[in-house]
Amino acid sequence: MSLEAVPAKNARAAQKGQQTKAVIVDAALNLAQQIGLEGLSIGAVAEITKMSKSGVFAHFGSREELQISVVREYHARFEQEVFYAALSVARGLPRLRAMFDNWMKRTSEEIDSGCIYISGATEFDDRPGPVRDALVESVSIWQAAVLRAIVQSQDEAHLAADADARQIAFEIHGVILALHYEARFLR
Amino acid sequence: MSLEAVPAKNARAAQKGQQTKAVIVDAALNLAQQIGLEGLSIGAVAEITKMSKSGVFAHFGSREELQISVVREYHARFEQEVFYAALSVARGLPRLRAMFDNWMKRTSEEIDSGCIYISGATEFDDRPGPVRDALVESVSIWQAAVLRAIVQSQDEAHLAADADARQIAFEIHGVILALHYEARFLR
DNA sequence: TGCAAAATAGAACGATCGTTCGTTTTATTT
DNA sequence: AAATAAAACGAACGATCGTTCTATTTTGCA
Repeated sequence: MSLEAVPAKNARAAQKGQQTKAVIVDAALNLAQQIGLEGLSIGAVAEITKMSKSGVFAHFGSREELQISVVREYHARFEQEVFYAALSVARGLPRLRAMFDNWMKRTSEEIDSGCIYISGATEFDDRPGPVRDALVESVSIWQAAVLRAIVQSQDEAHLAADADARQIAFEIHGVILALHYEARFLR
Repeated sequence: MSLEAVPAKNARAAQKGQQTKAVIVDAALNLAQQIGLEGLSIGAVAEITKMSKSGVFAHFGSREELQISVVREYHARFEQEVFYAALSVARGLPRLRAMFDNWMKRTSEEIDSGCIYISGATEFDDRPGPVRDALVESVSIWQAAVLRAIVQSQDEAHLAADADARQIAFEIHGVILALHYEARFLR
């Protein structure tokens, strides 16, 4: 006998819900990459997924929560594609190069979809709140990973030990931003 | 006697109109630098200028025309502050440095207001139309000016003649973008 | 197969937006 | 000062948005 009333929602339950939620987030992410997190509307997502507005809404409880889910999903994909994919390469400069290459490759491919770390930064730089917090958190995690790779390259004597690691990270960031600007805006 | 009926609107007319229009554009620019060109609403501008929505609207005929006016005003100020102010410096590397310094100074000061060349790029990269065209035109003019200053520096033998001028311009752009990103978004 | 719960739909709400229209106030010219 | 044109207002419109509420369908388990 159970001491506490176990709710019906056990480990195997709520399968359909999670499933369609993933579909919604995927559609929302694609849309957000095109028109931005701020332009993301529940009605547009509902139309794409062929659901009702309220049906989409019910999965998140608010538009803000949908936006946060989109940021988290983007973070997961970015991390997988750019960071984890580089972990198989030897630590130090080779791995740093792999990370940079993956990053540039992704940025180049994002000509038609856009990076929400970049568009989100200009959309939420003056708009405090949970969405901005989620964006800052994701970006900070990635920047820390880049910095770590640079320091490791110095530890392995692949890069000059007296170089300013932060400055290197800053310049790498600049290259990516300029690439994104040229490719996506100026074409 | 006049052969054609000259309309009352001669060269001296329409003084008050131009005047308040300038006030509106100034307020709209300040607002757009904070919340972006896309977030710019006629109602908000009306509230700031203490006018009615329709009163503001009448000066432009459409929200889009107001946005374009804002882009042009930003262009004029940017050109004055960053470009013209550097023309007094000797051609070649000194002038290029002055342009870069002015640019960085302006970007640093824009922590609380933002650059619409940057925010506008992410807002309109997937939104064709006259606003985007106005943005691209302004940015292109400025980029051409930077490139010209680099080439002049090579002509004066201040920079290596075999260097890729476009690459230098690209990297300068990257530094500004990264600076803006850090200062305005990550703080 | 039946039943409770989860998932989705549908309609309606208040708010905000750009825009239109008719009127009134203010500027400018005669 | 009277007449005319420009400027500004105020109310209303249709559309869209996020959100709420209730009803219906679908799902998963006994």
